[in-house]
Amino acid sequence: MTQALRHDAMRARNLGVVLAEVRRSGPVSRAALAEITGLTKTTVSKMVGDLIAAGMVAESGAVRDGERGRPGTAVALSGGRVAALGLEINVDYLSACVVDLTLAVRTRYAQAVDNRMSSPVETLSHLQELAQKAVDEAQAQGLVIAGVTVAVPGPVDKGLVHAAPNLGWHDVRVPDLLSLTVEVDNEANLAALGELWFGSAPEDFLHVSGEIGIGAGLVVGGALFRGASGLAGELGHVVVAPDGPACRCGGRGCLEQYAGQDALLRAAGLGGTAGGVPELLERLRAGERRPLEACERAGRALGVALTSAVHLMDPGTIVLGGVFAPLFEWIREPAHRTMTARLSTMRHTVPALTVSRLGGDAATLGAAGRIIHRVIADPYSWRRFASR
Amino acid sequence: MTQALRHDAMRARNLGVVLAEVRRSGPVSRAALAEITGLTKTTVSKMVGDLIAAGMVAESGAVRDGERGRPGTAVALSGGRVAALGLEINVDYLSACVVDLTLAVRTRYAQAVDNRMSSPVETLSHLQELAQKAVDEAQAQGLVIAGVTVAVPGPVDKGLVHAAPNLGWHDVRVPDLLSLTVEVDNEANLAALGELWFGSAPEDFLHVSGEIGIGAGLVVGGALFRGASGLAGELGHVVVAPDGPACRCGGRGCLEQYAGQDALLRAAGLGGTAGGVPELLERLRAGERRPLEACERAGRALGVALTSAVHLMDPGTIVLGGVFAPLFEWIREPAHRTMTARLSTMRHTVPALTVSRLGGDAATLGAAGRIIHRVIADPYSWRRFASR
DNA sequence: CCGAATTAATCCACGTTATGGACTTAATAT
DNA sequence: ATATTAAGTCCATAACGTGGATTAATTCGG
Repeated sequence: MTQALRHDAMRARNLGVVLAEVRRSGPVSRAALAEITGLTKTTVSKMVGDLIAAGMVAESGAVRDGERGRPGTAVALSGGRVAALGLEINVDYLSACVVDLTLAVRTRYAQAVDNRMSSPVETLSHLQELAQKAVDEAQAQGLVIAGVTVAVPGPVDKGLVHAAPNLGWHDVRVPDLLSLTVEVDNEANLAALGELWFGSAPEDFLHVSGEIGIGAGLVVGGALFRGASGLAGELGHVVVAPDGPACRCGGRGCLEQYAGQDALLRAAGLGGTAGGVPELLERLRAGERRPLEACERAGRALGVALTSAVHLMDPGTIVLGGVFAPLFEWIREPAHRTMTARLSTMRHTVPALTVSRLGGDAATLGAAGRIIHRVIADPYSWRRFASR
Repeated sequence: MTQALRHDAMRARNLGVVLAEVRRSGPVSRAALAEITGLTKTTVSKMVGDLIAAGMVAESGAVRDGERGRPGTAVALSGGRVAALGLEINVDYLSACVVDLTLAVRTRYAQAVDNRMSSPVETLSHLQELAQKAVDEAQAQGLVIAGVTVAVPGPVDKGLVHAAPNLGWHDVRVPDLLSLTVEVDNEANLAALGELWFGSAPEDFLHVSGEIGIGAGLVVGGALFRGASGLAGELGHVVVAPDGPACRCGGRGCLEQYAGQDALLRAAGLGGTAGGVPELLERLRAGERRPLEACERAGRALGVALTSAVHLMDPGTIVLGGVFAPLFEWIREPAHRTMTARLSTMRHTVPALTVSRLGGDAATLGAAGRIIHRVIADPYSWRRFASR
């Protein structure tokens, strides 16, 4: 149900509108903010005052535009006070990063650990250490952490990780095992948001994160689409061929069986070897036939699955991340060719296929960015905002 | 950008919250409304007064609950004043219906016309006549039409129908050809909304409308998902078999080639005949082998496409409408079997497959319902609201 | 049958918030 | 120097919701 609004909610929302506009328009004068938001100069002035007191924005010198009339004093986001901590648990690494209000990365730690070998308790105690180091460093920089999000590779429902098959987790309550107040979300979702806020993605796109499994996060109008129960985006199990090879999901011919990391390495003749993706890349650069054919085949399958995804979800753009990022050069063409052949009659424009610039950091950044974006949209949500 | 809120917007929103709650909770006392919405009794009383003056709600006698204390006077939606007109253009018929604020259908006209034979101008002039009859009748009942929506079988962008292949339309500006202020939307989208408001569908579902083509509308949290450019839901062209029969969309093995009306009739051995779906039904009831096999095959293909849809969009339930409604008995089992086999390992629950109760009326009802729902959510949006 | 208790609805003084015009300040143009 | 222009602040006002007091209409208990 839509909530009733009282005066305080109106104020909170307008404050968020002003802060969001400060972020969007870089250094701006109060007068310009009033013009853009439709609020009066008086209101904007009061709000900017509060935001300065809260350390969220700062005056950044005069706007000398050469026009006549009194020059405005520009205000801009201040990264000096408010920050957020993003954490990520993945199959073979843990990472943490602190991001300030301007989305600048202040601290970043990553640690390679094989988390399949250890229990959730052990893994989370490792993560706790990493988080503590990051928090200490942030505090040394004078930052206050407004919130913490943990990214995990599997579907999440209110902090409960029901099953993360690649980690071997079942029914793990992440917040209960950390001595920090954290929120938990799915890695693929957060990677999509990371791409939105830190990458070069537009307002509408589908972010495909190819790892062992293949997940996808759809962003429409700057908001993540989660589906009815938060399980949307399982691109890896979209049907490519109904009678194809059996998949661990119980189906047949899922995309994962053609373009998942394991299937790809096997098709390239690197199934048993330990070289993994780096070796595959070497052999592709060397022009070996089998790896090239494997990528061609994976690209075509990806194109088929993406065709279905485009028909159903209509994303504006498609961003390939995870292992598809280094393989982009070899996968793009067959995938795009397949999509064009199947989509161009029905649509003016076939969604562009681009590559993520963020690589493996996307989810960690998205985890921290989520907190920052909430604080910007609703500054009062940060409990340490100036007592009123 | 999120809009700044002024006092009038706060009032508009709260008024909508109250009106929506009146709708949701049937006859309620003002005191109960205050409790539910979180607003004070004072505020609610003033708003209910305004809504009564506008003819949107009416007192419906005392609430005699047997408890002690003064009994409340219940208020409920009043269908006597505000209404909306829904229009639909389809391949072989036109229809119009007037729906009042309580979502009761006041007037309904349908006319069988083969619109493939006539130009957009002719078709729309027919529609205009039908609409006029409906408006006249509504006015005779004392109703005021708050808005009009036209449903068309094809993607729509701000009133412009770029291409409706089944009608033979290209770049038709529907509002320019009618002497009414109308909004235009896609038939599959409106059918999904019709199912939401007039059918028995829950808050989250995917509505599949099988006609010549196969469209789908996804509703999540009571809101329609449209994708980046409003083209989401093209279930008919989801890939079922990458090397299957060629489709008019340029692809191969699209769902439409297995479960579209034409493909289905052809597979049942009724390709050239004029009997259509009614004859197919007869033969199915008679237990003829070829039609039964055709449905089995179509159901399996539908199951494959829906599997992809569930993985990507995660709908809570799936509602089959259009020609799939009469065929439900024969299609449900193979479709459900296919989905269960492919989905049950990954999810606790496989979305239920249900049938629409609305049949062909869904889009017309959705078109009218859209206006009503907007008026309820924001009563001021109806320009004839009591001048303040 | 009557007063006490209880709940509904309204009334009124007040607090919060945004508004809009007047005022002050700081620059450019003449 | 003086006029003009625009930024930012000040102040009285209007819109709206709040919360306590008041009035109204019941049931309960004796």
